[in-house]
Amino acid sequence: MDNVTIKDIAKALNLSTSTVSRALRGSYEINAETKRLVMEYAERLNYRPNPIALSLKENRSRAIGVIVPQIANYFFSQAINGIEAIAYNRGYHVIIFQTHESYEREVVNMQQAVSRRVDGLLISLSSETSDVTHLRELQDQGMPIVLFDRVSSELNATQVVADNFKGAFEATEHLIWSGRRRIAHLTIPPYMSITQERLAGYRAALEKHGIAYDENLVRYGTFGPDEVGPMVDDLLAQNPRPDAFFTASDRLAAGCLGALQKRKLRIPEDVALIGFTNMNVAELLSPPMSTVVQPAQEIGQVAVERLIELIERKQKAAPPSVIKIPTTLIARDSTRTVVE
Amino acid sequence: MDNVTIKDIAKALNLSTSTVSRALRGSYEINAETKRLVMEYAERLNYRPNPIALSLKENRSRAIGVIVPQIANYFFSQAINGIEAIAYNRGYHVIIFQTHESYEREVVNMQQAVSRRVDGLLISLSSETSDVTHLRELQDQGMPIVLFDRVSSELNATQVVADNFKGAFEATEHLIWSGRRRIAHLTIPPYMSITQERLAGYRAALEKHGIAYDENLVRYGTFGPDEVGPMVDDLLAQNPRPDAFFTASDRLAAGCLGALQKRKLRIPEDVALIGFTNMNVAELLSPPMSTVVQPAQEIGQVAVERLIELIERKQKAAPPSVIKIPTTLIARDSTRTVVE
DNA sequence: TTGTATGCGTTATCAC
DNA sequence: GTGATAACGCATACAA
Repeated sequence: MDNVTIKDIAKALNLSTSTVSRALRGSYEINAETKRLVMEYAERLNYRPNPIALSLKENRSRAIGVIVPQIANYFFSQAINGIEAIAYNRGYHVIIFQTHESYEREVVNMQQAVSRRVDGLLISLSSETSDVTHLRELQDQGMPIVLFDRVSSELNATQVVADNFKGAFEATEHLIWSGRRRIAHLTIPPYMSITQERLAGYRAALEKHGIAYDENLVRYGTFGPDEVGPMVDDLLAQNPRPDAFFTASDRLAAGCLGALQKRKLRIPEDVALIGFTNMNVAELLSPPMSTVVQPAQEIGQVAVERLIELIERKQKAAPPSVIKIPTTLIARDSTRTVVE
Repeated sequence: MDNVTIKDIAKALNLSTSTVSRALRGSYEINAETKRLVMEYAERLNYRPNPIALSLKENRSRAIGVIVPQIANYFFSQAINGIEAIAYNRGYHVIIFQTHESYEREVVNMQQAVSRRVDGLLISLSSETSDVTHLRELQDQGMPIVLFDRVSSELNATQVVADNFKGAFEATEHLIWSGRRRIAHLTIPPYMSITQERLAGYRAALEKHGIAYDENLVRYGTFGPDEVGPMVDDLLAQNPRPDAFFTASDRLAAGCLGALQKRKLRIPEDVALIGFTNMNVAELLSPPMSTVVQPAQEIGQVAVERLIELIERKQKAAPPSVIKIPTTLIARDSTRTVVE
């Protein structure tokens, strides 16, 4: 890799590096002929400014750190997709870190990102994280931070999330409209922000339609393997049996679907099923499961846009706004009559 | 972000920057007491060497470029997962580029990566790419390149792939052993390396068991939407009807599964189904579909290991080896008796 | 054992 | 208009 530098061009054209630099940047105070000469030669040699030298000079890396629980996950890979698209257009590159749902690794990743001199940080908290002191301290030192999806109100930062409340409300109401009354809710760990919002939406829909909230119908998963089957069994053992399931994640939806099929329950005739998933998973899981689709890509896009804004404005104290991106309900089960 | 530099430490301790630098690097020719002093102070101030300055000095970025068709895809997100884990341990960070299956974007991404001064490149070709001149030229200029999954024998580079031939052979033989004779093969565009290898494995298994190859049973997809249903219909219209489907990708497997279910065909009683997928998708898609699981993560790991080896050895001319990672067959349909 | 000077590639400042 | 110089943070050849 023999990289052309300004110095090479200067030598070849018998100019000084400053002249070449100015010519390349299109400075006004340069002779048109010289400028042309430099430009042409640079073009011919396929000159590209060295971003590392630039970073050193400008004291910024043009890199954005993205910390997520894991990449190999539809939601996050789509979010990263959105982040990547915007970031590249704005001249930033993206460095990805995975916490694997570990608080410790989240802290280490954060330090790594700082060591790498990222210009800003985009974070989706690990499920283990309840204390966000590490982030607050970093923020206090002037690092622009935007949270997305897995957020925390403990932090005075911009937060970009799906409209979990509304999505859960609509999902639950969809089930109610199709005649369901005993709606089970399979969800993720209770202390997470998104869990609470979805649970609130679920309860609000029940309440609106005069259905009593029954905590026995709610189960919390732990991201562990083989946990969904027993949860479903447990719920089905109740009398009366649940007539619908509302699941809060891809894995819970798939697990629940599998468990119900294994028990020879017809969907949606015996039990209705609706899941909080995202577009790709919705494609894979066949009807007749309905889905509330998360705007993963858009969440990523909006989050990175906000972050870049912060970085470039050097606003240290951002107004701690919460941006909610709407979800989309895709109904695939209209077996029973809709009861308004 | 007020970053501590060597200069700060030197000033505070009344030393020269070189002494501090040497002390931090643990040079032998330094007074033990001075060393201790510097170390302690650096620790206290949480000093971290600026990787950008280091990169400029050493003329290397410690960054690896990864070019993939898309991130939001189980195979690639898992591969990236594997890449990321190894790369970070070795002190490299990973910059991801997406081609979205476009040859043009692949070329642009490659140039971007070069502009970013990556130390090496990991590439999985876009489905549009047949000409690899752009990569050959880059390689000739000394850039270490390793191909993975979507490779090309036109390039004199290390290639890391799943053992597509063997996987396809085993999948087909699995179907034959369960009594199937008319095995349809739904696959991806014909000019891709992985397509050809899988097709060859399919044909070899048929041949071994004395079943004539029938090109009417093979269909090529294009990554487009809604294309699988018609393909399946077309195949089912044949007389005699196929009694098994072997699909070459996640999307084809899911599409095929959906299409068969829609047509009320029982799986595996009426039609058997086996897919070339990966672990995550296998989890989502319920039985009774069998799968040949791709070692996505391992492919990524091996590929990045080879690349780092190339980078650090500065071997320009690598022996163009092809590394095949074995697939795993997960049988979920043993309805019919196994016929050895 | 420690300090001085230089260079990596670039741009800003000041001179001419 | 153009050139010389310094600076970004670090490591190292050379001096002392």
